[in-house]
Amino acid sequence: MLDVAQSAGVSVATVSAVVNSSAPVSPELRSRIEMAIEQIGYKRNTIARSLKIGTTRTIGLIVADITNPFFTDVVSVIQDVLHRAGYAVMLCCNDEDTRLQDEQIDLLLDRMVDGLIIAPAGEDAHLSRILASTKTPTVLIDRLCDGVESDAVVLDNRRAVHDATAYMLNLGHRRIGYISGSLATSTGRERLAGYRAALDAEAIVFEENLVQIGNFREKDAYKAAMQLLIRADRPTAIFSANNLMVIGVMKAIRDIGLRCPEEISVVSFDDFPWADVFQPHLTTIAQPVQAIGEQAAQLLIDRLSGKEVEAPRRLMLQGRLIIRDSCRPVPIVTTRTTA
Amino acid sequence: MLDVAQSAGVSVATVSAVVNSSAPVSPELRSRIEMAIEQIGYKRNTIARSLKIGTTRTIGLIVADITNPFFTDVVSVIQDVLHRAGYAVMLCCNDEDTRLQDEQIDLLLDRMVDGLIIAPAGEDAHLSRILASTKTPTVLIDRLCDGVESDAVVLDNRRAVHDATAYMLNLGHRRIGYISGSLATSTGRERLAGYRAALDAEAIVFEENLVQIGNFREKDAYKAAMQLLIRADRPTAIFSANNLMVIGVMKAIRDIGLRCPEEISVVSFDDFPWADVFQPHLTTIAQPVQAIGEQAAQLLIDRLSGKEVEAPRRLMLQGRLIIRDSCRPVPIVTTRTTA
DNA sequence: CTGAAAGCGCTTACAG
DNA sequence: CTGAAAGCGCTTACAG
Repeated sequence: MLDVAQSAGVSVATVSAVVNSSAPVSPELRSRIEMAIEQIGYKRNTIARSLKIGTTRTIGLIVADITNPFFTDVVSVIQDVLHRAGYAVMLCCNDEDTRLQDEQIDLLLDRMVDGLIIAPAGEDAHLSRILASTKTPTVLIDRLCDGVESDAVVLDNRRAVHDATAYMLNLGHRRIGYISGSLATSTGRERLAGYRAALDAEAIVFEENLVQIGNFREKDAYKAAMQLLIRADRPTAIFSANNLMVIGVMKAIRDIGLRCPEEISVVSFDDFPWADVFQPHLTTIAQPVQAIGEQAAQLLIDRLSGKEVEAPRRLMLQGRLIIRDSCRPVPIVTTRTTA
Repeated sequence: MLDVAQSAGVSVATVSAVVNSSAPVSPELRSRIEMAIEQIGYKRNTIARSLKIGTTRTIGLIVADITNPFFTDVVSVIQDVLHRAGYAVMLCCNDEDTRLQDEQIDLLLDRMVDGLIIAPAGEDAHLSRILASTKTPTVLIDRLCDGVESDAVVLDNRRAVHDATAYMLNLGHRRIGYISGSLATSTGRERLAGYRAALDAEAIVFEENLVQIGNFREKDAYKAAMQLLIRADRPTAIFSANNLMVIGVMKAIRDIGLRCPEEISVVSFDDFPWADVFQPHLTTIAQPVQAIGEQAAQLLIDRLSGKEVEAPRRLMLQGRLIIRDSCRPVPIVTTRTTA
């Protein structure tokens, strides 16, 4: 900038004024400066600017697993609306590792991001501590976190799974295996609660050993599903609490030599773009990814633009059961409730 | 930092020395300072530091489409090794929009990233101009770009598609539809070249109207596949030049009412994690995503650590044909070459 | 081993 | 409308 100023024979203050259109500058000076900028190839140093004005127009985005299509879609939307609003985004993923996650938050805060959007990896004492000790606006997505009092947009997980389970029960399934995500996450707990509630509503006793805890990842889910499938009294249907795990479930079904949906039914949380093109066409609970991303970004933008928002705002969106072909009525109906 | 210095009764220079372990400090002062830091909750301002030392330890990563599982996997690996090396990464995606891409490069350069990793969206005059005018180390992944002289790691696309096409020919297919990616990308051109070369090798005449240009996206691929399928002399097999497009292809096949692989065969570029769990099990060309990500990151780290690397380095990795079940011998063999 | 001081590149009152 | 000057929070020779 100094170079530009000297080359144009003005002060840096004036150059700054034209670069930022922050003060009126006479046309002749302006054009002289613009030429100098052009000729020198000057680019404003955003770092210096940030130091001075105390804002970076950058926001940090942390998701547990960028390999998960659900997160990917949400990230894509968030990045899009934030970019449109003039923010850059720094993305971090941590493979559900809470220690890594803490590091990433530190790193982002160090770099003075203006705001944070986090899909937290598991329950973490640190998380709430770190977040409590910063005044950087934060919005949580997908999962809530005990002790973290911030804006958030999440799904009504309990209701969504309740509906899906009710649908399965309605097809005559009584023994429904449940592959759960980590119970250290709010989504893990809420989804399981939805399953139990649906069972309760039909007065079906909850069998502890029909639920297996996975970790939202394919591999654990494979093992978990195997546990269910090798039993003599195996379930007639399996519910998978997310999209990655259902892959493991399907692999287990294949390896056991069962056919889906003829011999065993499957329903999964999270929709895939290709769910209705390969066989079996998966019956899933679709999340409104577009809305989740947009609203999370908007919540943050509101905070940053200094709108008067005091209390943390919690947005809860509804999932949608998409019925396709992977869940069929039980082959032989043995009992039938009055419902 | 000033606060800490005052609280500990020392100068900021000394505080800086202990924070960075950049100079010897007497034990007593050190501990006094550390206590002050702890008590005040001081965090070093990385922005100010960057301004002074001229490096941000942040690298910019730009990919055309973060919704594409291939890019996602690569991004995940890159982020991982870069993080381990002490770098943060700023991720941008642009939906194959070259104008947006230019903006993103500017934005990243403005923020003084130390390096750039780019999977370029299409051929772009700007790109080479921008990249030529900066001395920020850059490595290209997946796609090359005319006029851009930088490190790069790409796949041997021509060979990979050649092999896959040869495999199809070997099963008796003579009319192989080809759904191409944009020919404005090196991957689009190279993959098509592989197809033609394989045809040539078997002395099969190349039929212009068997290749339809998609845009690496599902939607265009659907239409493109439809063009092929509604014809009286439709191909017995279709090759899709990437993972997103094959979804469109499969949808078209489904909507036309054809069964794959019984009535029509399909082979696709890029493997899916779930390719062998749903039906039909897709025969694909798998890219070594892990290696691509690691090597791209390493190339950049080498540059940044000031190793003596002069000429741009080009790494070319090999794909691998994974034979599953979506491509079968042609039902009725009408002709047979001597090969 | 410790501190005073300059300077990284910008912005912003404040004079003129 | 324009410029001189202070200052954002740090680092780094340079004295002492």
